[in-house]
Amino acid sequence: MRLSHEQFRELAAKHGLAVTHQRQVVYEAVIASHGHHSPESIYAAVRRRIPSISLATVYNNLRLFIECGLLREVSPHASTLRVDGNLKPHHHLVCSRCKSVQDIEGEFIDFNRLSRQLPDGFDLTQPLIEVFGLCRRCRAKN
Amino acid sequence: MRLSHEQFRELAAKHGLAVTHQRQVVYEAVIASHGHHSPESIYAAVRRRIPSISLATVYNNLRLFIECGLLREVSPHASTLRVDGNLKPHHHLVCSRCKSVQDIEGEFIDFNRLSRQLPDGFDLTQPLIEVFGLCRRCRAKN
DNA sequence: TTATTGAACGATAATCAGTATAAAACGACC
DNA sequence: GGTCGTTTTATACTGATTATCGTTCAATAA
Repeated sequence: MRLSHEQFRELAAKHGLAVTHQRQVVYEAVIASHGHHSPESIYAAVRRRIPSISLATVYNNLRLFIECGLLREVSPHASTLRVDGNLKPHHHLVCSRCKSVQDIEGEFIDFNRLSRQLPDGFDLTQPLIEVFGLCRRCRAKN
Repeated sequence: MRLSHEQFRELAAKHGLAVTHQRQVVYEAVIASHGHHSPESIYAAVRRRIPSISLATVYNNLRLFIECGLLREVSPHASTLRVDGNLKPHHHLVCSRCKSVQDIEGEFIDFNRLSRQLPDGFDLTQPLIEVFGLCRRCRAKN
């Protein structure tokens, strides 16, 4: 883990984050194993190295890392369920920051190429694509 | 709302759902106005017609409708936050049912076409695409 | 039309993820 | 060593969703 150690120090410096032991261990826990981790699973991993760490610290630092761009949030999700009665084919444009959703139309997916990349057995019969970015309002907030 | 009235009876029959007054009103509330609705906002709308309805009934029926395919869930989201330490450009393949996430590579997006459809000011500098479908395991479960 | 029965509803308690708060610990700087 | 701002910790709290359970209703058959 020497690599991520150094890597984290650099990233932290770049973003003006203090380098604390907890922060470093949380970061390393996330990138040590590839995949998509929940706060609970990260907490479990970090506790093997810092048994006294608090779950709140894990949450605090994950949020911080996401804000700084050290980590990405998978499927940025609003705090509440959203349903859509529009069953016609369409896609969504989601703001990663404020989680607002707009409909978007158009044929911008190359399904031939996509299906070549699909793992065996994945079923795309009613494809729904969500494209994440920053909406105008959040972009203006810098 | 006569149209959605009949439409709902048909859909319900097709999916073996009992037609209750509550169910009908919840369904109509969702499709009456386009957009992406939260359970709370649907609850508020439905209460104007059935003041005694329970929030649990709204939740129950929304879940039922999503399972039957009468409605779509926007950004199908795991119940918990997921973070990703992989900052290299890649996209995600998400199972709408079990919410599992796999990485997927490849140039299957036509960014020229996509950007023509983008509303003014939407910022796509680090585009992340999520493609929803059914993973093999969930598909096998029928 | 009525009787029966399993499904749906309503009220509310429980759960679970995530956040807020405040006190204690840390660490950089003087 | 003392001071001050930041971070961590413990824990209380919030808000969304689900579970429970007694009551009511819709579908079906007589």
